[in-house]
Amino acid sequence: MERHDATTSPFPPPNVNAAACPSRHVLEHVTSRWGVLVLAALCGETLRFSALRRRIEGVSEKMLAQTLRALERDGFVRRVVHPVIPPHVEYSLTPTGREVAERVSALARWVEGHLPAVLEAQAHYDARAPE
Amino acid sequence: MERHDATTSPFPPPNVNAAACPSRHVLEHVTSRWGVLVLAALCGETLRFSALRRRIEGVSEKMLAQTLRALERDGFVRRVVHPVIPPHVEYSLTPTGREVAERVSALARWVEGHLPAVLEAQAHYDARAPE
DNA sequence: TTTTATACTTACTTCAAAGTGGGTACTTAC
DNA sequence: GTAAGTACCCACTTTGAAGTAAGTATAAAA
Repeated sequence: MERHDATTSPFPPPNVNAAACPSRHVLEHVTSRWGVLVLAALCGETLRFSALRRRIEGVSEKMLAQTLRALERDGFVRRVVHPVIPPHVEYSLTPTGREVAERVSALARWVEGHLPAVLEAQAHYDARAPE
Repeated sequence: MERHDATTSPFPPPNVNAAACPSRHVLEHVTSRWGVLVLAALCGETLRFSALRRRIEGVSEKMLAQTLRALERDGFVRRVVHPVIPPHVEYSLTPTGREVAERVSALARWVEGHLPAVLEAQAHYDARAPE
């Protein structure tokens, strides 16, 4: 009745609070500066590289490519290349990717929806703790 | 019947895809390397500074203090100082903080729970795209 | 014919995030 | 009397994340 059977799994259960646990790295990919925005953008929509670039204001080509590669490696993003000229590459979410993306974009939408309250809290904090 | 009334609100609605939108910064606090772990740790539990430090393996005192200050400023974390010696400071979530933290820790738990699948995807990716 | 668009990669640079080590002020335990 | 725990702050250094600019090959549009 163990929650984690040491006979079948000799490793400790994944724990993001453990510095060496690979789950922490995966979480970092997902919550990275551009990773969050890429996942949220692909949530429910297939997009091409340049469409993603236009949608996410401020990403450089380098960072977008790098972010997409990490998410593809983690199995969250599917990359489909149409061998035509000019190049045509489509990015979409895998089933697991959709699960993460839904949570990530729920977070993003929550933040957008509650911005006024946060801004007010910031102003209040700054008012009583100057400089 | 506008979704966003230009008469009463002269500003565009918050959008994390806009580089200059403050919501992007707030999202970055929340999804920052240590911000995620602090919010997840405080989800459902009040903790002291040093308890947090012990729980989140690898945080330096500097980064923990800095992360907590940012989250407090955003109105997500409540800081209660008991003026005794040695110092006793408790950190907990505000009502809004709890809402964010629930989403953040849901994400963290999802990643922990699906680590094996991600690791497998990584191995598969690395196998067909060497070096 | 020059420009634009596509989807990148590579090399180089910059800058902010993060780590390191010190100090503080006081108390309790050893 | 020495060490450890508490909750930090400050200055300095390091590292890695990110920005910049260029190159690639091709075709269609202007």
